[in-house]
Amino acid sequence: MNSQQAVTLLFALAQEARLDIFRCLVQAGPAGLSAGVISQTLHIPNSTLSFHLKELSHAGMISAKQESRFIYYSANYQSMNALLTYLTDNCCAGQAACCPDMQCQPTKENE
Amino acid sequence: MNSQQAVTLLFALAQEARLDIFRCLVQAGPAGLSAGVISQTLHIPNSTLSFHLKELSHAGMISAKQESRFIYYSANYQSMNALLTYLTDNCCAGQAACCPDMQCQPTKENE
DNA sequence: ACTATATTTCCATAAATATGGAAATATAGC
DNA sequence: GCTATATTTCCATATTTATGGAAATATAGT
Repeated sequence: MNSQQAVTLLFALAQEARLDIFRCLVQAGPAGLSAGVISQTLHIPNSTLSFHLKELSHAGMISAKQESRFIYYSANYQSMNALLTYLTDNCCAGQAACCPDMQCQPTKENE
Repeated sequence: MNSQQAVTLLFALAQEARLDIFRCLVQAGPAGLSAGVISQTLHIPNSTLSFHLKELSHAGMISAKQESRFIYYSANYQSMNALLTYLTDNCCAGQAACCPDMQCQPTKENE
């Protein structure tokens, strides 16, 4: 994970519709949701939704899985964790005192 | 912290120059850096830097403190932690199993 | 092949962001 | 007040991003 990759992920989430979509998928769990369901849930027109899904997908924040006529989108937890790890790793230049309110302790390596 | 606030913070970081600036400040610590030093370090013209500093500042990711002729900018760790907390709080809808690689355990409330 | 449904692409347009030189505005020392 | 330095604002321009209707494409059941 470098600065550019982080920007890509941050940018993907830095838009109301996309953050809503992503959180929707996060809550839906690994099974994901079809584009149609997302469209109905968030009241986003198909073309607009498709645009944002592509953005999220291209950034690697979500994954798509075709199943019959439906395409199920699901959150890419790994990317999210990598982003958190990246931001956290560089937090306070390693001085824990700067981050009194949060202690992130990865249980596994996630490079 | 709501969706809009999160978008504001994410957007502030979702730009190469701004992410670089922010990380620069994070590593510099609470004392911060003057605009001139940042400009020289990252090779960003004054006007461009000023634009990005304003963006970061307006979003609440950094703080400014005038000291004689210099203005020292420093990272706002609280905002960063709040953002991480927000993203983490809603991760996997509370099911830890979705986030095997990261366990964020805030030691204090940070609402 | 035909039909129905799901999703994406096309396209034009609108809106927001980014850039950096030049001028303006602080601030402080003399 | 003058000068030097630090930083910001102004401004025009370039670039990117967002929007959604209509048409195109894909998939599956009959």
